Formats: sequence, C-alpha cells, structure tokens
Amino acid sequence: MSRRAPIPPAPKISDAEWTVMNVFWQRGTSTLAEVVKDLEGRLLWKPRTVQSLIRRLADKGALAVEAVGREFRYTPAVAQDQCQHEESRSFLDRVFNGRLTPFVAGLMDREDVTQDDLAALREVLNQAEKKLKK
Amino acid sequence: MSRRAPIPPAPKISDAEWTVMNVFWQRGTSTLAEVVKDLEGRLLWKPRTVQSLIRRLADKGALAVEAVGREFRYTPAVAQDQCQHEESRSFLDRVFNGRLTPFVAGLMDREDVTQDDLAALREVLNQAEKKLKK
DNA sequence: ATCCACGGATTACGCATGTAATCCGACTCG
DNA sequence: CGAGTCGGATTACATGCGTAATCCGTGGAT
Repeated sequence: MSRRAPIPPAPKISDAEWTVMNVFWQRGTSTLAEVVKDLEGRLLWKPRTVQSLIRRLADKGALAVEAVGREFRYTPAVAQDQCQHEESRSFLDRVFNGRLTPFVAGLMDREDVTQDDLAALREVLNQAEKKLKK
Repeated sequence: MSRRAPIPPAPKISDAEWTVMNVFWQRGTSTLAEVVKDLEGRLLWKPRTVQSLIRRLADKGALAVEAVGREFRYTPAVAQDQCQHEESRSFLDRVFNGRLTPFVAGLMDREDVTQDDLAALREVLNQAEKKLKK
C-alpha cells in the first residue's frame, strides 16, 4: 500500500476537535447552539467548552465562519474524507509501521466480528480489485 | 464489530513515544545507547531527547527498568498487541465512529493497493470467519 | 593524574489541549 | 424598565508533549 498525490494537508485536528467536526460533517452548517444541542446528553461539555473548540477550529481553518444577524454560522471548510485519510495514514505509520493488514488482523483477533462485517469488508476488497484491474 | 473483555488499559503512549516503544518491541531489552543507535539516521533526535522519552515511558510504566552495573536496561512492560489494539479502538471511535469498514474503504479509495495486499487481507478475513464459526 | 564522554537526574520552555470562567453587549421576558 | 440569557471575545490554567540543556559522578583514554 503506497501513498498518492500531494494534496495540501488539512489542519491537524485534536481529539476533542474531532468530536466537534463530526457533528458539523453530519449536520452541515450549524450554529453554536445547534452543536451544543447535538452533543448534550452524549457529552459532559459545558457550552463554553464547545464554543472554545469551535473557535479553535475556525482559527485553524477547519471551519468557515459566516455572520448571520448577530450570530455566526459555521461550515466545515475541510473534507471529512481527506481528514479521515490523513489520520488513517498517520495512525497506521505510527502504530503499525504503515501496514494495514496487521491492523485488521489485530482487530479480528481481539474483537467480535459479525458475518455482516466480513461481508462488507469483502465487498470493499472486491471493489478495490476491480479498480485495480482497470 | 464490538468490544470484548475488560483488560486493565495500558498507559497512554504519545506519538514520539510510539517511535521509541516500537524500537523496544522489536529489539527487546535494550540500553539507551542501543536505542539511540537504532534510531540514528532515521531520526533527528538528540540522544538526550531519546533519554527523556525513555524516562517518561518508564515513569508511566510502559518500560521496566533494571540496573545492570551502572547503566540501566529497559524492557517493554506492556504488550505491543494490547497497545496497538487500544490505539486502534480509540482511533476508529474518534475518526470513523467506531466502524472498520469505512476506514478500509477510504484507504482503498485513496491509496494504491497491490494484489498482494488484497490477498493478505482476504486471508485475514477467512481466518476471522473460521474462528467465528467455531 | 587528567580530561572527556556517557548516562542518570533535574530542569527548561514554548506550544497544544482539555476544559472552562469572565466580561460585555444585545435581545427577550415579564 | 430591569433582569436574565445567549453568543462572541478574551483570558485562564493545569497538564502533556516535543525537544532538549545542564549538572554531576564515574569509568575509560592518554
């Protein structure tokens, strides 16, 4: 498995920030209140905390800010795909010396997989193979 | 895919520390000098830096320390498997909402895979299935 | 006997992170 | 009108992390 095109890297997103970005990627453009609402129950964060995280994300360019009336609406400014891929790469490099197979094998070994999981994965592999042949 | 047994979690290992632990897991018990040697060339760290990292790892219980003469020999005190698995879990949860398939699909989509990679992965899946059936 | 290199112990230091609190101005409810 | 609420801006503050430097003692080289 090898790297491809040199795309400008997305800003580095911290653990807590991932939680917030996930909300934005799911909901699209949102206000602070909406994100807070979305997270409450699932999370123990004070609204101020969410605001801080949003601010940092805006500062590092992961969220675009648009003033609407006297509030702001925030929109993801980086693609989820790309961020996921960059995280995936750095994770594999750091923990598994870059190799995917041992990672998957480790999970299979230590967690319970369902037939459905296996089928879905096989399908992914089949698609990859098809693409490879073209 | 679901979690399993509640094993006491290994200490949390930072990015730089992973680099060091990887050396220990590969070499087994080693001295500072040996680790420095192993890393040099591949890395721009001063020996002091490596020493600091080793110390932090020892402090958090990831390395066992044994005095030999006037030096120390350090030994991994946590299993690589377990650390890898914990990292894998937290990574999947954070970035892919816990799901393995989209992770694999993303990599297939954005990186170049070889037939060998695919074959190895299929084999892993077959093993998992065999285990599942028993 | 001297001087140096090396390792452990202690200390450094700026930046990132997690997790907010405070201050302030505007709108909202009574 | 007055009081509370909400969001933005600013500030906080302990801890972790990356990346060492300094101090000190000892064993090896000269």
